[in-house]
Amino acid sequence: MDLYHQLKLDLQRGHFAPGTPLKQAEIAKRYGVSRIPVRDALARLKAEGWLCTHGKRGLAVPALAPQEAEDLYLMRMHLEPLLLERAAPNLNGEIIGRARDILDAMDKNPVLDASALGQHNWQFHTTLYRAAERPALFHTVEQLQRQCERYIGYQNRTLDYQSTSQEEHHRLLDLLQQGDCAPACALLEQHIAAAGRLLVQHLSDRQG
Amino acid sequence: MDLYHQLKLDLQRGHFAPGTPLKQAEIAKRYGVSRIPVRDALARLKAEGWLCTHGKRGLAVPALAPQEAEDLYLMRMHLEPLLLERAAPNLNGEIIGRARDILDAMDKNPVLDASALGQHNWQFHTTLYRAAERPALFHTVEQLQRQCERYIGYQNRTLDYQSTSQEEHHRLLDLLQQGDCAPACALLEQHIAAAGRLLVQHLSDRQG
DNA sequence: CCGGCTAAAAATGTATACATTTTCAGCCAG
DNA sequence: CTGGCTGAAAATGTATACATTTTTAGCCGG
Repeated sequence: MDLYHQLKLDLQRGHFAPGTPLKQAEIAKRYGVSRIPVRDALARLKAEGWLCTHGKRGLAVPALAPQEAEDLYLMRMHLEPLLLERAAPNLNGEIIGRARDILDAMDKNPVLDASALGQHNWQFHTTLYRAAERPALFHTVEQLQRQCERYIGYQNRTLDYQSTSQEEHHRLLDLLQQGDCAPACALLEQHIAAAGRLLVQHLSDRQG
Repeated sequence: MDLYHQLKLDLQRGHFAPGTPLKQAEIAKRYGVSRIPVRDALARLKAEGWLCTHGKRGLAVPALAPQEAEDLYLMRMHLEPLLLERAAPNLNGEIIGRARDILDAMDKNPVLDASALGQHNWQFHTTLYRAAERPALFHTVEQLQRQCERYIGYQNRTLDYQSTSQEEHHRLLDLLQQGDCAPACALLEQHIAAAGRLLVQHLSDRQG
């Protein structure tokens, strides 16, 4: 695993205090590499929203802003249905099958940790989205998801939300299999909206 | 002006043939710097869609894909009204005034080249959007705009479209000044849709 | 005691040098 | 002649060394 992923993991775990500037030399020493790869990794993480420039004081971890999470989900809510709408005509049995396999894996493994669950969840969505063959749309949506990861973090979603979410996944797949594109897109929009509401609520609870 | 901007200019002007891999050493020599800043600039340009990885053959200029432009405008069409909707309540006289100044500058200088016109145009929009104080939304919208720049390039928009566009800008500002948020957002959506249609048509004409 | 200036220290940006990976021309076996 | 191997060449990744910028601690004048 390369430096970028290691740093991202440490950021997810809150290893760096928000607001305090990150020093290249310090990180380089900690991971036993020179500053060049550190610069590369930091630049990428900045582009993905994990870091921000604090004036000219270098890069720092931005504090969690519930409103940012709200906006990220707002955007996903509007964009992902567009992607699904374009994917729907291309969804053949094989793709639907792969998506269903992912759902089954989630259903059957009750002990998946939050991180693995999140990965599977996103893989389910991308399996469908990829079929749209719309690189630009896909890329933007993926980037929004990456930014959301910062907020999802390692928090444990409530179990009952997880089961609600899974139900929606299955319903979505059923609708798509039947070719009911519009209802599927509407469901997806609600699905994302619900996830966003829950996340923002969690964040507010934790902060308030 | 730093390397990033120089490279972007050269990319806009089609200085590098699409598909052929860009070599760090070559660029470094051409601009008289070492490879390190070249790497930084290339990484950033890649993140913004100006370059893409061609397998393991390094970075290359992606060919223009009219569908990508279509998708970019589709997304902007859905996102920018959200931003304007949130900006509307915060639009005071000063901001409206600044926006109107930009429009006036565009109206009064008939000899602005396409590049300057595009810059002013975008500045007008961001003047309004910034008032929303929604960094995440703003950032994504800005990024989409940056990706669009690749397609707008240096093409001369027809003069009659330019005047139509300006009319819409003025109408938009009037609506906002009167506090008619919803009609303003609807107009913005149409404004972007029209720009997108025209651009895609131009691209198709050039290619077909 | 406070605010601004100065110089040292620290951090980042850049160049050069080296290591590793990838590409490709040329050759050999089939 | 074709297809795959091999080694040289080239390109990228990384480390070290140097340059430039930024920060900050300390001092001086008010």
